[in-house]
Amino acid sequence: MARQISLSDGEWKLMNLLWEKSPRTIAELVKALAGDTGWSKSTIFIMLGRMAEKGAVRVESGGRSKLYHAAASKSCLAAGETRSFLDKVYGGSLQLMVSSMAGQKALRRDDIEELYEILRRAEQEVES
Amino acid sequence: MARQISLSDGEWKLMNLLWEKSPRTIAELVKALAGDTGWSKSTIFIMLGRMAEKGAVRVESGGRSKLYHAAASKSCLAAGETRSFLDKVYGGSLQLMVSSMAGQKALRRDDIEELYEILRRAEQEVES
DNA sequence: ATTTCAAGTTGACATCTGTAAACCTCCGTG
DNA sequence: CACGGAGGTTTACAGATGTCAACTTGAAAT
Repeated sequence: MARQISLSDGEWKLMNLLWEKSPRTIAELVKALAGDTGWSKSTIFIMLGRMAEKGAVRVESGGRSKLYHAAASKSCLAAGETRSFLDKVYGGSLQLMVSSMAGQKALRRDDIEELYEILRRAEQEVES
Repeated sequence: MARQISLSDGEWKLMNLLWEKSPRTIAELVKALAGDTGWSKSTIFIMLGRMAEKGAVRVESGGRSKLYHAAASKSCLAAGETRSFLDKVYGGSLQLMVSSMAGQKALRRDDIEELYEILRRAEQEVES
């Protein structure tokens, strides 16, 4: 059943836009990416087609222009991507990731505060 | 200059082995991956060649068998990979990543404790 | 009805990755 | 010396991804 959907880097860009707002037309996506990737409509069309095959997007062929909807949940795809990233780079350990970032000074004081807060809340929920 | 080296998933597997212990011969790597990917020596040979081009490994052509050394630092590659992963999936925010994982119940009580500890220490160092 | 333009689609490529079969080349051993 | 095996290398390919130019089509505008 629901085979694990996995997206390429470029596909994540498109999906992020669709999660932000669905449905969208290709023209809208072209415009949204103009300053970033600058992909042409054909490029985006092809990518969306592949994503539809994977089940990540749904196409609505209503009126003049087709509408593309995000069909997979972000949390689900993010979870999978996160797992494989952690496995690949940090032996599966979030702890190692965070401590590496800390050692690298990639964390500001307020980032740390926010993380505390997040953990504090998480802790309460876990203990139900 | 030092153009950002980026590794594929498979290349990370090899690099992780080399970081664990360098140098190694192809035969050793074949054995080490036997139970995982099961890659043949040709596969590994080709991959190492590509990695050498990227500057991730260094080859020592001494005696009978070549020796492969990790030539790039793990922390450096991990940092790059981490940045692009966070950008791609969590809009660049570690906070969002952690809170998503928490919401997903991907964090155990003791994971949270460990993270606290890591953050506590990081905080002290940052404020120097 | 004619032009025109946006939207859609096709056909093609180049590159990167994973993957191996097969071939070559020493070196030690009988 | 002939052979077998370990190690090294070449050649090839398939699938995924990024990337269009160019062609088709339908509807709006004149």
